[in-house]
Amino acid sequence: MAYRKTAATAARKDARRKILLEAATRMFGRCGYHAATVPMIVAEAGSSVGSFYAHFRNKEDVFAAVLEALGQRIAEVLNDSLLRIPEAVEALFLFLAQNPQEARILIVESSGLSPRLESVRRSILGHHADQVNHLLGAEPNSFSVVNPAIAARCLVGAVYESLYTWLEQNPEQRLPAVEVARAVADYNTRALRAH
Amino acid sequence: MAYRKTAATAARKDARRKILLEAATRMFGRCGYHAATVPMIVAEAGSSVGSFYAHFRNKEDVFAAVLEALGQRIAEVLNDSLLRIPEAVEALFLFLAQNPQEARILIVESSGLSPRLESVRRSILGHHADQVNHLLGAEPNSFSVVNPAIAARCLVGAVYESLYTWLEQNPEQRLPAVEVARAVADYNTRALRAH
Amino acid sequence: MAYRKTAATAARKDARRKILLEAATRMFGRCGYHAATVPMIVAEAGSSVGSFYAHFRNKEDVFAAVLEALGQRIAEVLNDSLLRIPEAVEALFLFLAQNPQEARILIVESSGLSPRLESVRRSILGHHADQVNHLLGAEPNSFSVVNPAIAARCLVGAVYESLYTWLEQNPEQRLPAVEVARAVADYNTRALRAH
Amino acid sequence: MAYRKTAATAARKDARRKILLEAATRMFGRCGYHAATVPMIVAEAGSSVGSFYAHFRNKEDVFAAVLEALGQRIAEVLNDSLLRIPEAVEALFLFLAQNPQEARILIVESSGLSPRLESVRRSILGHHADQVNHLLGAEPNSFSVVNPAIAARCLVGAVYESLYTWLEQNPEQRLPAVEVARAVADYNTRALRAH
DNA sequence: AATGAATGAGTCTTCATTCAT
DNA sequence: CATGAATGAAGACTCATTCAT
Repeated sequence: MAYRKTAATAARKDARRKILLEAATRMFGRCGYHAATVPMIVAEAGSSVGSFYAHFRNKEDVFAAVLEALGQRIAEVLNDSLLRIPEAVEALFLFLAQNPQEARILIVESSGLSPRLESVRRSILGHHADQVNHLLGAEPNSFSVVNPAIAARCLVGAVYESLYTWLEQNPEQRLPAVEVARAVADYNTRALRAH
Repeated sequence: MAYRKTAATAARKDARRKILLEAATRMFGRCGYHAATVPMIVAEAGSSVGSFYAHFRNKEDVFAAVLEALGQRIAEVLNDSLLRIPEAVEALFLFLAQNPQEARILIVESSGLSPRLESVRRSILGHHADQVNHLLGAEPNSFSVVNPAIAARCLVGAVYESLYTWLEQNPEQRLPAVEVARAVADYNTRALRAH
Repeated sequence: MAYRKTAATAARKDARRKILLEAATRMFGRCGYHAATVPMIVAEAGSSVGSFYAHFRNKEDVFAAVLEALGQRIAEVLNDSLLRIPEAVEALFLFLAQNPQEARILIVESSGLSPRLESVRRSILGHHADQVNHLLGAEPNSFSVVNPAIAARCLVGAVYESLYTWLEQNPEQRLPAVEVARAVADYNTRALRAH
Repeated sequence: MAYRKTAATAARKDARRKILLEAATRMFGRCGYHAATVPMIVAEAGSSVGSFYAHFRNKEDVFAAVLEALGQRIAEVLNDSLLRIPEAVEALFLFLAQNPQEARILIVESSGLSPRLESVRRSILGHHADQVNHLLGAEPNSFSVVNPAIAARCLVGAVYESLYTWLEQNPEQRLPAVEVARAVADYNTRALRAH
């Protein structure tokens, strides 16, 4: 019984943590890192400040957790693209286009913060670049670039900047996400393709 | 006589404004928008809080001024590149590589701030994209892209992200700036070139 | 159990608010609205700035609360005077004479502030004038005035100005409060009495 | 010639001082003591901060000067009323009604400031009370009051409070000034008249 | 004597974090 | 474990006053 109770408690604790994390994701995406206050986040989560600090060391800590969870999901998206560059680029663009708050966190809000958060962001983007790099190596006959590491960064940068621009445009006037995704994939594929 | 006096004081006022602006650029580049405090900036400028607020409405206001001055300089860099894409990309990369604080402000610190600052940033980046767009149109035989606006954004994003990555690397171990600049220019030129 | 806890904390919160309100009353009465700073008030209350702003939106807000509480007490004093003008005047004078800090807030400090505070002050004085007006109507045979609203204002003004003068005099040389109160009541009763 | 020049300079200096004083009166009447800043006053006067401080020791100093000038004018108004109480009350009310900014300064803005300004205000009101006192003594057969000093204060307070209330009312809906002035004069005359 | 740029002390206010219940 | 009241460090901004020209 003691075991069960502990297990149940632990499960409930995890559930609470997840609720807080999701609320934090929403608030950071909506208001940005600085404007999203801890009271706001716990209000959104229907929880309390005390609870918040039982689950996270501090505000920086939740943001790092939010960022890491997001990095995970993007890594999966890239992994699911079957080792093909154009598909990977399109998939990345579309995933972020469908999760604009998360996109905003990754592209906009995770810059210019503390060194620790910078480094979390850096490692996420670096991981993506590595994955791209890996994709490049998988089809040596199709792709040829002088410096794959730089090319991978260019690709990531191109996707993020064009996505950010797209997100800022009026939803009713902008091109459909799929169309932009294809154009971006096209741009980068041409840059990478063996002539 | 009264005229002379007025002109002299006005000149001193302008000089002070410039000093403050440069100090602000340094501090924003070094610490970021939020961490750079007004007292820090005026200490760096060897000036006083009161003086600061005589020249700028508030902190947001200096940041906008810093951003605009930077946008101006980059526009000139792009204009000086004689209407050729590879040169423009290289020049942009090198300019930012030589002015890392300014680069940091533009790429990292100018995101996720107030709507007003977002809009200043947006207009600067938009202007650059327009210039790139213009370059594309200047050599219709050499370049062909489906959507020039998207391509321009991809280019800008590629430059910024690769530059930012380069800036973060250890200055003693990273590749020379010119080499990276050329690789980035190459990446984007291939993406844009008519097949 | 959860209920009890909540009730207890709520009670403590209310107690704190009361302490802050009383400290604010003392400081405003002693130093005036502008000279009484928030740090001063919380020091007097043995509390903290953060707590202050958890209970009141801002400095203006406490002042309004102080004013309203005072208006309440004066309304009770007037109500308790059994519908007789001379008694009401005397009671008002004596109440303020015994609460000089409150009197100073109402008569001196509540003027010339923000529109919001002006309006709180206005409504308090207006309410008193209404009560006086009501008293006048209660004994139509004893009192006759051309314009009761103006008469009520004259009465209130007469009480406040004579009280303020009295408060400013050296406590050891001035006449006893009861004596002045009677003279003031007499003045106004004669002004109001049917010829 | 040297004399003439000096005289002319002195005259110009006095003129400048007068302009500043009038500008200060307007600004204090419009915005109140705290909200009226020195830069505002000199802008209204078409002068400069430096000039301001050549004519007045500090902000408190101008306010005292404004108050004293106003006290002078009111003393004249009271003196011109030919030693008759009802006329004096009416004249006082009407003078202030026609000079609402000055009235606001005297009644509202001059309270709750520094000890020095309090004392200027006190001496002005005290002087008025003395004049009223004097009027009372001039017609011993018509007036009888237990304590003339208190009566004088009641009178002044009654005039000021009713005037202030009148000033706050909508100019298009309130009673004509002369009517209210007469009612106030009536109130106080009845309070003072020998039965 | 006039000007207005420069100064910096002094306020309000926010919000991450702690801890008693 | 959860709660939310309490804390106070830290920052933006104002404005009376000075002084070089």
